[in-house]
Amino acid sequence: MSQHRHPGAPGRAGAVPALPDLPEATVARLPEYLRALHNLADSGHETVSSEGLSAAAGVNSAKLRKDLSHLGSYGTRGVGYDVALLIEQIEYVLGLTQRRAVALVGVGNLGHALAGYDGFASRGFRIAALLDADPSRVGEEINGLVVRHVDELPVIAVQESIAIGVIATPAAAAQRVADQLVAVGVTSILNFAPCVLSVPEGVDVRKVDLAIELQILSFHEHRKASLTALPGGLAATETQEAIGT
Amino acid sequence: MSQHRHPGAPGRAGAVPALPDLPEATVARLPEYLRALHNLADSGHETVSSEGLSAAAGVNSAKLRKDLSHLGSYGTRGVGYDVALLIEQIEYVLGLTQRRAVALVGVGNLGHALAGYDGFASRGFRIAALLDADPSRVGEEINGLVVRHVDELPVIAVQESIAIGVIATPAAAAQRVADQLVAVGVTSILNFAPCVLSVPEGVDVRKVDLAIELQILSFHEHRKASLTALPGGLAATETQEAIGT
DNA sequence: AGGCGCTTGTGAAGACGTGCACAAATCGCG
DNA sequence: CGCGATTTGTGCACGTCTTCACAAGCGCCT
Repeated sequence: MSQHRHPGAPGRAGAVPALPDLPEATVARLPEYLRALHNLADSGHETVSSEGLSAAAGVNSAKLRKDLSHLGSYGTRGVGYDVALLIEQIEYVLGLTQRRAVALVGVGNLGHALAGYDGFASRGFRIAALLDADPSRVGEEINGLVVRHVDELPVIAVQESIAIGVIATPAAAAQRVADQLVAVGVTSILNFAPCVLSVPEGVDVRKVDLAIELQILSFHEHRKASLTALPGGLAATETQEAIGT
Repeated sequence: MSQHRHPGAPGRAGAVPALPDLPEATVARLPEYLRALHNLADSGHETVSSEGLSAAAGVNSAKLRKDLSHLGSYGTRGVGYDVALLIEQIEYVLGLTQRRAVALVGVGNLGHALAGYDGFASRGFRIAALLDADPSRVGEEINGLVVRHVDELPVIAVQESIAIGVIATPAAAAQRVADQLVAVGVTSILNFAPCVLSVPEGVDVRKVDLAIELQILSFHEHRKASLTALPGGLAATETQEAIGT
């Protein structure tokens, strides 16, 4: 149970495993499977069926099986999936076997919360630097880390080998920060600022906008309200259920 | 410019407008268009072409036109879209003409940040209640609101006519809170807890998991690294660019 | 009034994602 | 050893989303 040598490329020994290029939708679900698997492992399960795991992850079981099949079929027919092995596989594919260093830029309202969020550490990430452009915030200590000025980024990026940047600044500052991150070699950015970032090819940007999620919910509220208010309509018939990410 | 009577259903006067049921993907993009439009309005633009707006929103222009066409074509050929009119239309469709009351449950690390996030108010939402199950947190004042105990939810929900619930509790408490929200009639939930919520039909749940976003980025980092390390490979060819939500 | 350039709205085709339904494979038991 | 119960992995069909390409429409200029 401890000697797995990171499979993935059964053919070439020693060489780079050459990750299968998974469908984007599958990649987006893998972390959810991983979380569910950790829960199962903690409660003592050694194996789990696609039915069981899909329920824990909130998806269709056929979808789960297809997703897992993309990364190479580590299940046993008639039995299910080995929880520990599957965890290892998914963590490998997601690149979580190495603990990645994250730089968090913008220590305002949201930045504070992110800096203190323990979900990052527990999923294999290490907040290696807190940065801000505001001199009055530099020096503050949050969760054992001291806030440094964003202009120190070039030095810090090398020292800590920053792989991922998180932008939690106001929208007006976000593009400048993104440019600075790109300049020091960061190729993955998680953007919480409500704006579109322009980055060179090869840099991945993911955006999280809290207000957008609410607006989407608002639409469905509005729609549900207009349906139930319909005079001759079958009020409260089947509306949508849970929505995917 | 002030007398628009909320179109949407040209046929029936007075009746409920009967929202066109937009594709989910379109709904998810409307808030982004709306943000870009507000920016344009603030900088004095009266009209905007699909090309210009799509650039500001970070999408393909054809996609933008198709999205907008779904809600009824408010553009003028040869000219573009009237910014003010389009804002009004999108806000109507998203149900933002009424300021919706939001209850935020869980005033921990993340909850604090959400309570102070001004992006909610500026997009038409009002945080009407802060709730927590921990008695030691009850009574604390955050941003002008006093934290109350989650058991007061039934009363507060009626008083404030809560439409949307935001869960920012630990995973272990999330399902219980969701049940409580559903019990008082909330039909839209935004869940920040890393777990799957089970809700009755007709209740919409959207999930935001900060760690999942990082894991997706990690996958692409891993993939990019394995590509550039390939010996005979065309290193650093076209990788993906920005990724949609 | 007429023509020209610009922009929207949309048909059609292709890419992508989903879910059913079933064959293949494995285990346990008699 | 064979059989049945169980569960994976996947071919196929369907629906959704994206993108191209272009006709239809609009305003401006002469």
